[in-house]
Amino acid sequence: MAEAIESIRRERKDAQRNLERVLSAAHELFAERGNDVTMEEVARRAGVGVGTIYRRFPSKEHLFAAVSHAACDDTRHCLLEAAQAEHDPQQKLRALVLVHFQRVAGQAALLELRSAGEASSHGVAFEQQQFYDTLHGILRQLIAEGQRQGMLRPGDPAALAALCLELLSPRAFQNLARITNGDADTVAEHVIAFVLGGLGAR
Amino acid sequence: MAEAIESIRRERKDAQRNLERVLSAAHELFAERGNDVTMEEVARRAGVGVGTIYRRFPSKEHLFAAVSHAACDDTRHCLLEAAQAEHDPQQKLRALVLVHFQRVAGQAALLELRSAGEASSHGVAFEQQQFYDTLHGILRQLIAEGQRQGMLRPGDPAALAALCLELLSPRAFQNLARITNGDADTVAEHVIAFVLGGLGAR
Amino acid sequence: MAEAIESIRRERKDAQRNLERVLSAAHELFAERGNDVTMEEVARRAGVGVGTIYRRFPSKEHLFAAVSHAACDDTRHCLLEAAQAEHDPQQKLRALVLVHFQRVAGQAALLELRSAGEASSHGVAFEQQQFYDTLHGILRQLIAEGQRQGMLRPGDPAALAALCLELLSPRAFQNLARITNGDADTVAEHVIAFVLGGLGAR
Amino acid sequence: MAEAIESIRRERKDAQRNLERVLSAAHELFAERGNDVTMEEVARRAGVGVGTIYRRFPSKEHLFAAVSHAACDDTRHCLLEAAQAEHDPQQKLRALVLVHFQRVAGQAALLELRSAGEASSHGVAFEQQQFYDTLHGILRQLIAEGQRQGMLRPGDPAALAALCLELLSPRAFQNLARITNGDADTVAEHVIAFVLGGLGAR
DNA sequence: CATGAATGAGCCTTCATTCAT
DNA sequence: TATGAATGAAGGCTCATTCAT
Repeated sequence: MAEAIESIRRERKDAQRNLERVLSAAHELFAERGNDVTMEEVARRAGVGVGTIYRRFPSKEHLFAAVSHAACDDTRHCLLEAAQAEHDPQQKLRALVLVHFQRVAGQAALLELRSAGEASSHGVAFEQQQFYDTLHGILRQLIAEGQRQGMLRPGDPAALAALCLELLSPRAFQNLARITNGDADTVAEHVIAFVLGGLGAR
Repeated sequence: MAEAIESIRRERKDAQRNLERVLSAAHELFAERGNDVTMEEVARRAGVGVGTIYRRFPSKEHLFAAVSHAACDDTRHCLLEAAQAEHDPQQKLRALVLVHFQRVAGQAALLELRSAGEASSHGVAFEQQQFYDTLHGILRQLIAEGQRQGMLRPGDPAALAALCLELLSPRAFQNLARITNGDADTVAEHVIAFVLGGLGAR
Repeated sequence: MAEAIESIRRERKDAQRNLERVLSAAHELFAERGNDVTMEEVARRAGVGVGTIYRRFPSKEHLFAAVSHAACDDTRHCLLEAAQAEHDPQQKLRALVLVHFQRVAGQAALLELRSAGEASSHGVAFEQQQFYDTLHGILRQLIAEGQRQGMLRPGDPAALAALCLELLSPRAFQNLARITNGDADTVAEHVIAFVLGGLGAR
Repeated sequence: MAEAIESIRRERKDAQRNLERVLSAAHELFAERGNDVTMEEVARRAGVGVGTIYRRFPSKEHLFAAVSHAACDDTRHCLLEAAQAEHDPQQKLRALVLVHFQRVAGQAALLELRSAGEASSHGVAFEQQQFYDTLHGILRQLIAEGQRQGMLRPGDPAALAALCLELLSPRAFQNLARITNGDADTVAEHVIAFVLGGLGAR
């Protein structure tokens, strides 16, 4: 009896460990090469068989969604935290951008900022839309707040937030990183300066 | 003799028409759904057999490249023209953005602004890189000029141009169009205002 | 009226010339690269359209057969002539081999010695079988004659002829040419010596 | 544990059996109809899906090569063995030819003797070249040895070996078998006699 | 009659997904 | 429950053949 319980526990642990391995392997691969990764590859990197993946995720789509979810969710928390640590809207924005790019640098393909209308197989899109929406919401509020305080020029906060978000996309990051030959922080400073200007700060 | 020439012409006309159909079908489909379009589909939409496409384009890659080329090249000319019609750097910029978005509105997926480092099958990438490079070049010069005239804040013109380009991408356009519920010109105005702010105009 | 006749004549001449061009183009290409030649290529080399080929030959198969026919037939005559010019069986054999290899050198893929049982699409096979049969017949008689004269060892002439024919195949020629680094005549001498030995000459 | 091993073994056994089926299906089909066999066909004959073949062999080419390899390699060993069992060069040659034809009788299309210069997709060519080279090497040595012992007439051993090899080709075998209506041994005797004559034995 | 553009069946290959062990 | 072998539907591309001009 104790044996049975023991064995169940071990199985659960194994299963848990496998799930983690799969997610982490998928994370690495998807982050690097986006969707053109085969399930075999993920399985191999995770050290499991493809079947094991399919036991947990009904389809590749779902796996990608899960990985994306983890990445977005995690990042979301960091961003909120970073923003909350500041009081001044401008400082919040700075903090946001800095943290965002630090994270984007390592997982570009996963932190895609996909807004509602973009075509995509659903599972992934949903995740990334939520991420977009979260960031958009935060920025909108910051901007509105800044406008109330007279620190930013007037204008539709939603539109302004959307403009800012374009500059926070992984692609923008990568292009700037290449062109300025700089790291995440350098890029962030360029973007912050530009965004503050665009928002008519002060 | 006249007949012979006539018959050649007629053949050519038909062939020409088919070529156009293929290009236009490919244009529509690639514009809508990017690369995940079957050659069969393109053929079907064009009302021809796949062989007909392969007669003109050695591979799917080449077809995409050709379609992309047409779109980019055409747009490039319009932009240069529009910019040359103005003297003031700011006015040039305005003109550029306005024309750009008018065109992007109809062929988003083809006017992709792909910068040098982005992964892609080669044929297409090349076209779109050239497009990126052209725009980047123009903007860099405009910015440098504006800085010399003291109309823009200082800062690496290449980086600033890259920042602007992000806001000129089809995706940025689409997002803004959706959020502001506006047409190309409305979007353009939003972007122009933001960009001028970002560049520290005046 | 005279005009009509004139024009018919011209057409016939043109047609005749086209036929020749097609055959000669096909000859060159098939001789070099065997069956993996496209009809387009043949047409291009002949300076006509593919349709023109299909007017004369119902299929690629038939074209190949015709070309093969011409080559085999022509060679057949040369060989018979060469053999008839000699009286001594051994001299006949020498002459045969020499002439054969001179011709094989230039049109290996067409002078294939295909004996009755070998699989192949029919048109071609038939031609090449006839060629095989002709040579086999000649050799058999020569060998029988030589045996009657006591110049050759006894043994089934048909089998001996078949053995000789293996050494007259284009492939044998090519292999020997490569290995001995020699021309058609050098190869012929090697083969003649070996064959005479194999037949127990003298 | 024992169960796990057992299950692995069972899987392996099945896979093993499928592999064998594939190889044997491929063997049969390639042997019959050379390269113009569809992968579908091979799969169908093997009772598997095409994917199963591609799991083991990266391409049709590789499959053919593998089949060819098996046949050639196996035969190579037999020939070397057979030759080593004899001391006298002539006897070695006899043994060689006898064994060779016994094997060729059953897998003609696979024991192709393809020498270095012949055009072919690479994978296969390589196998068959090695086979050719092995036989050529053995024969050259035998011939040189025979010449040293004064049992064979002088002459370039490489060229003489090449001549012999032509008579050992599957095609030669098939032609002779048909014409003499004989089995492998009968054919072998004909060839041996001829070859010894050609080499000026004694 | 000639032309060569058009056709489309058929081939090789990939990979998400299923399933026997 | 884990494994990874097996499946087979597509997809890109070629080329013999047809047919409108």
